[in-house]
Amino acid sequence: MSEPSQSLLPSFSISAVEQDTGLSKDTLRMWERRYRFPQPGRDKHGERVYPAGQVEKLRTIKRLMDNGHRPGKLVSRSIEELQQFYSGLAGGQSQDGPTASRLQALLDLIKNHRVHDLRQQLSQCLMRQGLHQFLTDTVTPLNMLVGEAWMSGQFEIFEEHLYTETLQGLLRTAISTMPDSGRAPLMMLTTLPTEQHNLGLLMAEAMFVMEGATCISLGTQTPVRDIALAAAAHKADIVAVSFSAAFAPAQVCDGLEALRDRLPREIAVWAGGGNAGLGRRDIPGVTLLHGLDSVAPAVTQWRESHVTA
Amino acid sequence: MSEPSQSLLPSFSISAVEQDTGLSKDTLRMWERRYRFPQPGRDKHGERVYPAGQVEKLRTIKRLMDNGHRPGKLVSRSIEELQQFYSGLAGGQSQDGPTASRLQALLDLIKNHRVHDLRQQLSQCLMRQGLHQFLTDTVTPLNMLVGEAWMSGQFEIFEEHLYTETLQGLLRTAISTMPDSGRAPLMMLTTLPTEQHNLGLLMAEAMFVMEGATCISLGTQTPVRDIALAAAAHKADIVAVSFSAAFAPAQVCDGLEALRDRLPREIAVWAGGGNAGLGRRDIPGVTLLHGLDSVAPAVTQWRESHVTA
DNA sequence: CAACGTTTTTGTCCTAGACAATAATGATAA
DNA sequence: TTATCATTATTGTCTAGGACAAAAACGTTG
Repeated sequence: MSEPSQSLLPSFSISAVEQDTGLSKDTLRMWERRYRFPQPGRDKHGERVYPAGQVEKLRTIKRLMDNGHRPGKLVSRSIEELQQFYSGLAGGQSQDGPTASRLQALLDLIKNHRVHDLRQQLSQCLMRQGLHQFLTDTVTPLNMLVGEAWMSGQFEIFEEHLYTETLQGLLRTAISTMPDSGRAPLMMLTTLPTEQHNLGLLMAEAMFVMEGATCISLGTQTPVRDIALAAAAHKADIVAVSFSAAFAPAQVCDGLEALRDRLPREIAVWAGGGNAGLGRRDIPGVTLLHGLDSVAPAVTQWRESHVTA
Repeated sequence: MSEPSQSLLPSFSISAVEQDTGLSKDTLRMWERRYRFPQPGRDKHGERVYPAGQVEKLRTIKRLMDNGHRPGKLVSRSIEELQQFYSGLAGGQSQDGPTASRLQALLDLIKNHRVHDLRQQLSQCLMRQGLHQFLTDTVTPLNMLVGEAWMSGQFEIFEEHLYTETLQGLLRTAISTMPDSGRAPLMMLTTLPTEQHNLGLLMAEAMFVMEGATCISLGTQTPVRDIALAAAAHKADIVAVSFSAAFAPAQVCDGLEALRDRLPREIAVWAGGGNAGLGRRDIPGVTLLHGLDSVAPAVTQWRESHVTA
């Protein structure tokens, strides 16, 4: 009762903020110097203490940066402005009609924490639409809506977690249901270190398996050296790497180049995902997949240029 | 041909080493100052360039630290000494007889990259032994053996990844096979931020589900605030948190205390996992689970003290 | 409208000092 | 011998401000 400020408005150390927002300590200190935001207090040892409100704003900014914005334009704005900024962005491609209401229904299930129903409804969607359409017409837009809902403060992080977990379970089940075709190409799927989002990878895997490719997933965060070793050990035809929006855009091209360097030329490198840094620089020998719909043509094309002699 | 040193012995920037080893930049610089190891070269801008060999040694040291060793005793030793150091550790509890040879067979499958056979063999083990025995007599010791094999240089990281992925798939399938009992306790499972190991969580979930508990997993890395929100939203009875060896031991107690503070008293907090920092300090209101075998008694005890009125 | 060069923006790295939290050690008492 | 406590050693993280290169944005010219 006597310390409402402590229990209602907890504060964060710089490392807690780093964990929470994904902004490095260096960046946080630099912004403070440059933009005068954030402006943390200090504890008795002179160490930064970030109030909850500023951390929230930082989270929001990070999310917008992940979508391609630059910090200089963001830091000075209020959190309300930022939230509008975002919904303006994603709202542009929202559709109406039955699709929208179906998605809204799913969104409501998440919001009301009806995990069991959510799983069942998603599963039903999957069955009705088939895996391909499910991924393109339900999962992809739903991902955006969930992200948007989070941005505008309607969703908590744990609700996003719950959604991700449910979907992962569903996709894994779906993938393991499809029999291993044993056909070419043999694909190796993973993400680079620091990229911990598995959902995009799973969606890609599902698409590849549906095209009759054989997939081996290394999970997330495999060092480049180990991707190369794994590809060699399994005689993979293609290495596919996924980059979510959260991955540092500047690192994307570096990583892909390093990977390309380490792999023999006969192994193809494919990259995809929602990261803003993907289209930036053209990397010779790396195929960019823009969205799930480009998976099927890519596999077909690969097969055509690799007819078994 | 002309630059063998570059392609055969790649070098790492400090942030690459941070990613690779899990040691922070601050720590790396501090060690250099204090112990004179590592001793990276410098590029033209005066920035640290770590040769591959030193990075390997750092990885090894980190692994030993995760098992409870202190850096001061490790850095001065050669990499060979360190490897022996480790196998001496885990080798102590290796068993002989049929169990050992069964595990060795599985280990060989991993080493030979027979992913498909590995999955099948593990699945067979699961069926033959039942989930409980599978977890305690196969998975747990196999985890240790895999870790040990990695330490002593017999395994590559990607082989560990492959093993983890396979096992995760298997466990998820097993868990989703068991029907939702809907019985109490309602458990919420997750890990704290920075803890990204999902395997321990899945193993725990499997155990809980077998005890007839209802489990909701938030996946890894949920901020304390969101764990509390999620627990409230779902009216959870118990929040269970897993700490792998890789989690910073010093943070374990802090995290658990913060969590305990945020949750109402009627929600229990359980913690488990292979982390060295778990037993250190006693936290009132937090139940420590030492190993998978303590799961069943804990659930039973919880039920006894929460008989439905 | 495209291509090029310039300016601004931005993140990461550097050094070196300070300090608190943890673990290990040794001393004392039961 | 074992338990408790105080002291010392170890160790990681924080701080400050300077430097700089890579990338994006901008403006100019062809």
